[in-house]
Amino acid sequence: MDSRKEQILKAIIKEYIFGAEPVSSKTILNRYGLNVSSATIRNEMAALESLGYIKQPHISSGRIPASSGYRYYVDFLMDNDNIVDKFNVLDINTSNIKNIHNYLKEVAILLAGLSNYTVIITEEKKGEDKIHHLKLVGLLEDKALLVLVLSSQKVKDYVLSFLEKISEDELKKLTEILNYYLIDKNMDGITQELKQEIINIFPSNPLLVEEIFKIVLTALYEERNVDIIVEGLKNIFKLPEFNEVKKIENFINTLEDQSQLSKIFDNILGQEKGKIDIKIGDEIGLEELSDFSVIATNCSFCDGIQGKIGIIGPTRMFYEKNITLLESLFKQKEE
Amino acid sequence: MDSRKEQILKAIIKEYIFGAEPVSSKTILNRYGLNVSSATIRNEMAALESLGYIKQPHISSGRIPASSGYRYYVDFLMDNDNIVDKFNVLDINTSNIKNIHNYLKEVAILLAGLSNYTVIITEEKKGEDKIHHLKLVGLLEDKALLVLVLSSQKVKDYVLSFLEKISEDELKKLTEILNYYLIDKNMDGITQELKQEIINIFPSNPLLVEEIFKIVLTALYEERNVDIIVEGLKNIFKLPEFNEVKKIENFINTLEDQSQLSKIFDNILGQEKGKIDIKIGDEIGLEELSDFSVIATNCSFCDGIQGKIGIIGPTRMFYEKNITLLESLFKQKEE
DNA sequence: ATTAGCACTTCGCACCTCCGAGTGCTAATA
DNA sequence: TATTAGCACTCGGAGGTGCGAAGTGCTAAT
Repeated sequence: MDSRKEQILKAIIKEYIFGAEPVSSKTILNRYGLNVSSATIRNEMAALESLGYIKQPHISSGRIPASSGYRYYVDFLMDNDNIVDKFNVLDINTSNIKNIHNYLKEVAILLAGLSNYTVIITEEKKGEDKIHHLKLVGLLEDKALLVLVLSSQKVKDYVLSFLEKISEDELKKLTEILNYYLIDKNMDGITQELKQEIINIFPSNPLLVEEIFKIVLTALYEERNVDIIVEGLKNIFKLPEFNEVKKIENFINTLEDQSQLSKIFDNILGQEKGKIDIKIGDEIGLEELSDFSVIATNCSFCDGIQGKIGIIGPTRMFYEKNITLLESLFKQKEE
Repeated sequence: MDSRKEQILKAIIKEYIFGAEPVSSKTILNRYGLNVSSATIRNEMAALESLGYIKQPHISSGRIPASSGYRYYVDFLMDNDNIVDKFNVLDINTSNIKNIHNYLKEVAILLAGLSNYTVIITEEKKGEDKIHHLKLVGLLEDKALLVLVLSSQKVKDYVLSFLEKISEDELKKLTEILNYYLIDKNMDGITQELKQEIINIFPSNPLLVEEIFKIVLTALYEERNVDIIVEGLKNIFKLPEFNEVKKIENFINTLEDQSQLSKIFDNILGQEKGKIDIKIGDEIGLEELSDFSVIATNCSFCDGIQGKIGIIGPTRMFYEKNITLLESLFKQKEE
């Protein structure tokens, strides 16, 4: 990727984000001052296509960005221009705020209005559940069952697969270690430090410990008292590329399905607050949302209520603007 | 409306509810055993059209029901067949019920699934606001200002118009009476009986008292802590007549606008619980929803939480089934 | 390495035609 | 007088055609 290719890729993405139409070599020539001819740009575009960054909807049409093109853009090319009007918590309509739920709804409505995309906020009241105890049971030589008993008497089990074989003895030892450290821990207690400590004590299979921690965290997470707020569904109708009922249906279906929705936030589960996560297209992990991108972050509200805020828009979303939006929201909350 | 016209109207509505396509004279002839020819049916259809019960999308097409046709059907022709699987509260997925809000969400999801339409539930926590005092101020000879001060220090004012003139003295007298009876009353205190009592004491203008009561009730109502749950948006995509993005957009836009939504329940505000209200097309009072009907009822949940449940579907909705659905929900709640 | 020029491809719009479905009307019938 | 058979008429929608605009890839020249 020489500088000229990057310039052209950036031009294509900016144009496409703005106009939602395939970008031609001529457009780039006219609007971006590269001192080369359209034929040269075409050659570079062919190169960018074979690199996988852009694609053609059909032969003899202009180019549109591919997912990896957006990823390259977000990682390397994006300007951090702060043109965006700073998000202002004061703009919230305070007249119907009577509790945290109402407040979050107003935040969602405001963010949806500012971003022009759809906003998802999860409201998570601290779950009371803790690990009561857990057990690892060997199944086959490369599989084991993780049985998890929670304080609420719920029992959950998960099948673990190992890359390498593990002996019964080792499983027993790991069970003991895990119980020693995890019993009576709630979600807040399952920290990265704790994980590291256990890996130090049980160094023979760090990947397995990683996996178990992820499962335990998810299990406790599921027992939290979660409400999901979705606002700005209507904004999808402003996007010219979603001009077919089928596409809208797909979007609404997915956003009405709570179990699917929470997957959007998989990446940031347990991550530090204020860190912005960007998932592009397939990175979301939901086939139905492969035309969308998500910008999300963890957030803590008052009274021990935590949550996640996500902005979901088309892959050709205004990344800079919406990252800035979420960042400035976070900064104001911290103050 | 002789019996044969009613039979034909009923046939047209049943067919259209089922198939969403204009109904022809031949269809009626084939599927409903009227011992007349299609020509006769056509004559009757022309008559029904001039009565306003049905209409033609275009000349030389079959007939579709008009709003007043549905109204006639609901009022006079509908079979109260209880084919519907009885609504069963036990079908609710209890695993994520941790509070009343979650419970209502599950009820909404279940109802949306059973009805195949969109379900709206309002969750109204008792507002603490009471009438602090009120005042009537004469403006012009047929207008006055009603100033309402609530315990929360909120001040609201409304312009009243009278059919007949009212003197300053009478306004003063009414203000005194209203203050005597309404001060320190919360929403529950504003009863029909109280209204009747005041009308008895101040018999010169019952309509005015009615209007003031409505305003007072609405004012306190607005101060309640309301949350609105909407589930089953996706069901709109199952309706063949909503096959255009514009129509879907219109629907979603309206249902995402909380201030519009509450109008759906205007009719049943303060009505007895369990009574089913049916609004067809324009009767909803929202231009955007003129292609929809609403079946709604008041409901009380636990802990003094009240609410309203509404099923919103196309005007060609399965009225019988959904009325039964709501009724059986109510019966089970009462038990 | 770059570029001018050109042949080629595809999309999408506008237009046309044709067929099926359904009506309203007229004249005949019970 | 109420009903009906028959027929001309209308409309929507599916399917086919033609054409221009937009844009590319390739070749040959610089």
